[in-house]
Amino acid sequence: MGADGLLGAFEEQVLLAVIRTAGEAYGMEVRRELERMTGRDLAIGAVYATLDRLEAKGLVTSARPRSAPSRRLFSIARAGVASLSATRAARERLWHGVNLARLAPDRT
Amino acid sequence: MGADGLLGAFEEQVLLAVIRTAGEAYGMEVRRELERMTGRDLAIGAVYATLDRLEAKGLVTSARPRSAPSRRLFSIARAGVASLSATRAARERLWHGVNLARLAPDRT
DNA sequence: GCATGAGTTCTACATTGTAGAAACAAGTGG
DNA sequence: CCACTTGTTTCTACAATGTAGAACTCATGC
Repeated sequence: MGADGLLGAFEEQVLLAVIRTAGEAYGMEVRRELERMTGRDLAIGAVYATLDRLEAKGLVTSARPRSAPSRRLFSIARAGVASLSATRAARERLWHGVNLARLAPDRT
Repeated sequence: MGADGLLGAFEEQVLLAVIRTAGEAYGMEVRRELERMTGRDLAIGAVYATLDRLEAKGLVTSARPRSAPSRRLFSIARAGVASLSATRAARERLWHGVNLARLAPDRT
């Protein structure tokens, strides 16, 4: 997360995947969702590292269900929702008025 | 830029700022645009470092105008446009169906 | 009890993001 | 010509994020 409180690209993806899998958002499942949506396969370590960092910042929380104490179930925290929304807003400002189709790029 | 060819968060911002300032996109001006749009002040080194990395990957090009050979004018390359567009498309897939407003976040 | 599958933790490293100081160029008043 | 100022670029260093895969832990079925 930048000095400005906005999310990094992968952090944002992970957060969204946690939301999308709400209720069964444990590491492996988050990874599967990410792979489904992006079409690439990614190392499980990448997911957990990011999840841990997000938790350290208070953007997600994790708990071990009584029924399956060896698993860690993640859920989005208020701050996580706020952060996603700020990230999207900032980006929209930058994109506003940009039209890729109409662009005459350098011939390289 | 991730292993997948998508842009990092800051890379995307810089690329957009280059587009937005097309014609006078030298480092300082790109920084000013970024500061205008995001409201935070950022170190000039951050901008040049990123611009150099983008150039190394062929997403922008730079040239020194005859009239002002001490400046470096950046412009977006075809690959840069493609990369922006792929980045946006991937993100839209992840966001699709997510409604932050309707979200019942963890009470943390 | 041991193989298996699902999940998690750990370690290590590459790439990005951030910061500020140093160096350079051009113009300006003296 | 020189000191000075302003705008710009380059350099160096470091912190945070992104990436990878092996090791380990549990639960389950056999």
